[in-house]
Amino acid sequence: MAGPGPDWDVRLRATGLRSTVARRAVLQALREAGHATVDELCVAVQRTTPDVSLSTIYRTLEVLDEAGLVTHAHLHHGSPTYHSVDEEPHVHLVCTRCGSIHQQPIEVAQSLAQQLQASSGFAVDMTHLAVHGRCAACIESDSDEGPAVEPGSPGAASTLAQP
Amino acid sequence: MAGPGPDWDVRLRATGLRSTVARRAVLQALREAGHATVDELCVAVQRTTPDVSLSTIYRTLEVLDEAGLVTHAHLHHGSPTYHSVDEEPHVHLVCTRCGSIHQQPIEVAQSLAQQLQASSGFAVDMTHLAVHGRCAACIESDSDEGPAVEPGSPGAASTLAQP
DNA sequence: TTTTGTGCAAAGGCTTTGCACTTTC
DNA sequence: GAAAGTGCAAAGCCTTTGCACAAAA
Repeated sequence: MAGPGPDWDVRLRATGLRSTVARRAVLQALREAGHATVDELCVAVQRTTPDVSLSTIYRTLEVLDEAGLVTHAHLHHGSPTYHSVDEEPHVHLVCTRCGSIHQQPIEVAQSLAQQLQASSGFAVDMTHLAVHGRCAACIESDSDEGPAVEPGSPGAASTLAQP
Repeated sequence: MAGPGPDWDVRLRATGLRSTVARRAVLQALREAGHATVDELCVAVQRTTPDVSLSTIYRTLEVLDEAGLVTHAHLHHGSPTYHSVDEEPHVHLVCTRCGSIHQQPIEVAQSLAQQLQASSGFAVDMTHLAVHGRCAACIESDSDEGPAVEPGSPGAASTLAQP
């Protein structure tokens, strides 16, 4: 799924954008990385194309995002994480304890999307979906070190409190 | 559900924190606002208690969050949005077009949580869940102005592309 | 009286912006 | 050759931090 260099030229121009060195480099780097934050992407891009500045990467990502050639999700506090649209669309599980990120096929959120569509006419952007919580490993190590939070706190059923 | 001044004193001390003017003001303001970003909260707090500084609000929210007296979710790009824990736990629908926020009972995400729990042992923090997408109103106005995105794009079922 | 919390102001980090130059078409 | 894109450096914005002082227990 991650071949060498797809037809970025074509895809860029198809959206009315010019095909430039920087844009192709960003698209390619993101394709290889799968997903990356701005600074990760900057490192990756500059490995092959050192003379692409950080500000260009910011501007490029913004443009490519609008054009639909990349997507982003908010996995961490500040900065968004970008994705190649060539990737299989997926949902992100973000562990609020260890920070690890797991991917899940969007099917897991299909029923959520359908319910929201039906009840409020809201169209979920699945690729943007970040589900925060605690991963299996952290749950296990929690119970070892003595539960920081009561598993079944009164009231909120599946609601999980912060550590 | 939003009475005047609950027993913040008690609840603060119950978690080992000191009951201070600033903390009570933040808790009260957040209770009245339902949810608010840091700067919104700063305005609200300073309306009743002008001599609480912004940095104190940052520090206070951090502490209260750890203590489980407030929660936060990432609804917008940069800053988190905080919530009173007295609120009915809910999921947030964030429209990526108009920025509006709608609330839904956490039940809508129950099946998602169960699936993730079963398939990966991942415990979803529901109150932290922000679902991005497009609200009914924006979808309608889109189709008026000519659909920016095909409602049923090939391949990815409920995946929504950016405008 | 000891410990914890706060105000102020400065420092920090990430992102955006202005402008002259370069590249694309 | 005109329009779009880029590099560099400066400006901006939000958040965090250090330290002396104030409030809570």
